[in-house]
Amino acid sequence: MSCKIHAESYNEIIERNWPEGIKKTRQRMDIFEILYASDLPLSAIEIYSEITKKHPEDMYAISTVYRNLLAFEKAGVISKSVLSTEDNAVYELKNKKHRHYAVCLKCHKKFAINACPLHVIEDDIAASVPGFDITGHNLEVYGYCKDCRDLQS
Amino acid sequence: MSCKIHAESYNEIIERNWPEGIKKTRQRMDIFEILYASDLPLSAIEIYSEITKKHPEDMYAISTVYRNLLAFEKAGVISKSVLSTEDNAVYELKNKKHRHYAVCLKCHKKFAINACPLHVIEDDIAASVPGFDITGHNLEVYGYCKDCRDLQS
DNA sequence: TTTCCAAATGCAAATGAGTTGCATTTGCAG
DNA sequence: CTGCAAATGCAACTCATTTGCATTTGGAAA
Repeated sequence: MSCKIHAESYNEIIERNWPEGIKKTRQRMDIFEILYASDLPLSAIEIYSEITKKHPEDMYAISTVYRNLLAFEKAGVISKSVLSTEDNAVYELKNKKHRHYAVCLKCHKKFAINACPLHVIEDDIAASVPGFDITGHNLEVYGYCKDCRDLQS
Repeated sequence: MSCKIHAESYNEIIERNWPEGIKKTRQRMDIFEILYASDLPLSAIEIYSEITKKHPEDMYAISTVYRNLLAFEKAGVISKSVLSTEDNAVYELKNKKHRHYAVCLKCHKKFAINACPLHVIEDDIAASVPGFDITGHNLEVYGYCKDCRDLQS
């Protein structure tokens, strides 16, 4: 019935990707699954509403989501970023391919882009900020997507 | 007494740089002056406390600062960005040289860097997000500055 | 200069993301 | 199976930012 290629369950995915030293709880596994399944970075509140949608019967606290996102971040498996078009932080698994996004100022849709300017940055920082140890970066490109641009007067 | 080169007053600076279509009020001129004089992007609250320090006798509302920062942003003369290490937005004049910063995750100090990866981004967006009209970008590099790195165990 | 009104301001209350203290529950090592 | 440190739910809190409304003010028009 089921295709073997897609037969890997969430349990198996979690088993193979779970970060060291993080206790497995139902809540954490749910957050991990949702981030794993998402193409785009999600906010704590988006994650929370996904969870409550999936498990309407169970109790969940939004504070648990925040605490666990912080725990995952400290464990080094997710990254947090804040877009200036939004008033909240978004999170994504580092495990997945590193991406940047172009954000539409009008409809706030995000479009993945392929370029990563890390090498440009690295060289310059080595020269202009001696001794700085780069651990990460965020890039946010903003403007107007095709649809919204066409709608403008 | 005063050196001619530095004799240009804030009034003259404002006169020459004031954005079109923005009514000149004491509050707006104060915000503009402070952003003009600052090397680093400032938060609304930093701007507010600068103003009240400069003019302890006058009344100011923090909401006015927010409203005017928004007005300047809409007028296209300032840019807003949010660093994921901070819980507030920061603002800077666009007029001044466009810069990016390396932010220390420990002491939160900002170091200006010279590189700007705009060309890398532009080419890629043209290819991967057809029709997207880029109007701006933010880049945030994070890690540990020399001092904080040396202090680590 | 004086008049006038839309726009700007001060203020106080509201909003909303994120945090925290505490009593209860639970993963998991022994 | 047991015990306890760690994780959770909950409710109250913090703090940046926004908003409604009455009052003030910049600057265009007279």
